[in-house]
Amino acid sequence: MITKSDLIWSKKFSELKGKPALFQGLSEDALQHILENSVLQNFESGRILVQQGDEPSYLYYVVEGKIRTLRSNPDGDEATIRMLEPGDTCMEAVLFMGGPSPIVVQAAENSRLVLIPANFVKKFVLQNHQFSNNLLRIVTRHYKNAIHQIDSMSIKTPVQRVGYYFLQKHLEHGPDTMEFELPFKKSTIANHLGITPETFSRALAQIRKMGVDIEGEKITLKDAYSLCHFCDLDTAHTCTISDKEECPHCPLYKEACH
Amino acid sequence: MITKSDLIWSKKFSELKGKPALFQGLSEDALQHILENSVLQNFESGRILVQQGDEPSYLYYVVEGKIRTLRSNPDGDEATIRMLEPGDTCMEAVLFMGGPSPIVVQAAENSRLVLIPANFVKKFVLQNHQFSNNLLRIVTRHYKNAIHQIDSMSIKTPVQRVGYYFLQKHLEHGPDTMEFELPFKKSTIANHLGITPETFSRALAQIRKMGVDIEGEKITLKDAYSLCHFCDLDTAHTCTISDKEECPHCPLYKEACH
DNA sequence: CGGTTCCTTGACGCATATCAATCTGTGTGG
DNA sequence: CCACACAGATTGATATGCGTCAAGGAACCG
Repeated sequence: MITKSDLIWSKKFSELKGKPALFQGLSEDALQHILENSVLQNFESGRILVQQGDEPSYLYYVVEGKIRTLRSNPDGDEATIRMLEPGDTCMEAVLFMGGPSPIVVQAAENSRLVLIPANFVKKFVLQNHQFSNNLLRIVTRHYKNAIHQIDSMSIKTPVQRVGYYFLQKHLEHGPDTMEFELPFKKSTIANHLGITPETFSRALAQIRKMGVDIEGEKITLKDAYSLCHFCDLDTAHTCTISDKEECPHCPLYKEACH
Repeated sequence: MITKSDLIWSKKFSELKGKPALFQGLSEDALQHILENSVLQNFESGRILVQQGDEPSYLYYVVEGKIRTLRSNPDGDEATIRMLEPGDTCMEAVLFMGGPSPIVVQAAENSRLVLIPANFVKKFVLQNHQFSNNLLRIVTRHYKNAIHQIDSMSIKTPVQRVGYYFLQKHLEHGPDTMEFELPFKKSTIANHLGITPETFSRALAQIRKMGVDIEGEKITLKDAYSLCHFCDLDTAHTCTISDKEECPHCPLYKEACH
């Protein structure tokens, strides 16, 4: 039997990042109802939860740990699609796509997840508007991230990809904090960005020269504008950095020049 | 004033492809209500409908013509995200992402679209379950396509990308038809696949050697299995080709070997 | 016919993958 | 506590595949 308190930490964690969340704004009753129909389960690092081609049977909510979604081909090459932290969910989109799962779901660390049965989810969206809205917001968010990923891979150089990834993490952690940590090991991030670990490492060397301190997992910015080279128009619109007008690279103010 | 008959052709066209559609399963009244609140408008080829960073104000439904969604950077490089045909829609996802549009919307040909105001859409999803379900299905479909695109760009060689693209088009047109046409000019498709027109052209030369006839926009397969090299596990599950078990390359049956 | 646009083909250079060696940190067992 | 093993990160040397640039061809339209 799962209780609300099992989720407290993961909810807090994800709220910090300002991402749309599955349980956001639900009534006590609704949340209770969902949890009564779900199970809590642990998975050791490396374990495959869903295989490419499987019929999806659960929506997964991450309570603790790290999860990775990816695609792989017969040669063993992998393309990382998403990397999940506590409070994140996966397979919601797949449930509504119809057909088998286009992705593999794998634990990147020892993790604890809530498994909500697919049938329950499909029924519940019809009953609860808040829940169905949450799902719509989550899926559109995934789609937005996918668009950025496509953009990165087809336009940007390795240095730009890493820079943009850092910028996103920086903004997630509050744009006025000068420090953050990489939530995944570097080789995983490299794969997510569509480059090899070696190239990732060389890109880090470049970025160090631009006023970003990198020591292990810890990233420290020399000043608030260190990553502004890597900003784009739509990200700039959501940027809440103080003294934004002072930013020497903000595409919002450059734009006028063209 | 828009009438149902304005849409007939585009609805028929998109139903053929088996894609989830905006107006699917709606009651006469609901459809009427939507159309009363919308406008029909023509756009000449090349015209920009939405700029990156714009606040989204409409959901666009393609009645006639071709539309392209893309991202561009200050250097003028472009990454094509989607290519729309009659019956398709865009900006639905963006409406629910919140914030400015991450993409540009551009007419790839002279086109006629229905513009449904963003505010109306946001109100209407709360009232009409069928409509909100349609949107969820459409957005998840976009997400699925984005996943495949990411996969293509990070794993596959140019030849594989083109082959997989052809396979999808082949399946859309009914897997037992040996012929189909490219719906967009080659340079646009090339950009969508993240390669240059030159590389695309060279990839075509390779594919010709594998039993696929390419003459201008017209693609003719030598036999039903010509494109099976390029299939993947989840696509195989949805494949309805006759004599599927005979296929020499189907990943569904190879899988057992590992 | 010329002009335009798109596609194709060829030659070349560079950037990134690949392969290999070294280094770092972390955990394990004697 | 140290020696060892192992995974991950870094750095260097090499090669290859794609982008770039340039020229030629094909289809279309006035």
